[in-house]
Amino acid sequence: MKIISWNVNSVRARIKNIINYIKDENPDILLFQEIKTQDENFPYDDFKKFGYFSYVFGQKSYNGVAIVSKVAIKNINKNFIKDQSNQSRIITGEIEFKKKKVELINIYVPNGNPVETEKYNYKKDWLKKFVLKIKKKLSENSNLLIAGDFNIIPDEIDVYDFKRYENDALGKLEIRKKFRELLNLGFKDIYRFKNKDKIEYTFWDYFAGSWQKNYGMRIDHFLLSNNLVENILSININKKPRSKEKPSDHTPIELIIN
DNA sequence: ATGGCTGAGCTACTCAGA
Repeated sequence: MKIISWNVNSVRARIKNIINYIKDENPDILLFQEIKTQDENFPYDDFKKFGYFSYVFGQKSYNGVAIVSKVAIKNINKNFIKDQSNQSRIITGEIEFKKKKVELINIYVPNGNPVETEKYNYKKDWLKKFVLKIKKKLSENSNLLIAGDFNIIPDEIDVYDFKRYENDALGKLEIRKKFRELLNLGFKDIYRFKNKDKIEYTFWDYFAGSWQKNYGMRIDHFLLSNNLVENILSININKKPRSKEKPSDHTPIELIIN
């Protein structure tokens, strides 16, 4: 089963790119972030034509997450944590996989810049609530898959120039510690677990020729609870969509489990 | 390099992204 995570930076502006990607890669489940649309304007029919059903937690203009799937998803939840700003940033659902009940947790973590503003506090509070909730969930179900745009650079090798980001909301130690806290609950950062020293990125800024210069960062992640690690077949950052016309600034990360 | 692009909402320009 192929599950992919992609911050599409507007699902409507990106629909042609997304459909072309589906034709090339034929994923079973797509976890989208930053769909930037309300539920009623989501392009359900475009996905239906290819056999996907869409579960949408949208928001006007900003944020928004969705699960688009060929396989049945049960118990969709849009209230995984209480978001004090009422922003649409988490959607969860359950699949049956190899007789395991696996909970998919699709997240779009707040950016948090600039630091020392309410935006940064919001990110810290959000992550604090999220880690607490994940700890509780893990005690109920040992099969958790967390994927999405974490807006966290886990380590120095995960960005083209760490010095530029060590005081940024994506690279500050207290933020990176929240990522480590998650791992310490019993998760693997699957990309890093499979690629100990490899340098690859999932995001490149639109400006200053960042893509051409490979000035990127690895901020989109798949975390699997330890109970699911035996099911990993492969993990891949697919850079092709970032090279196309009118791309998202993020590129998909692809997990295959069996 | 605290914004050099990009998108939404709207129709001039702000807000947000990372």
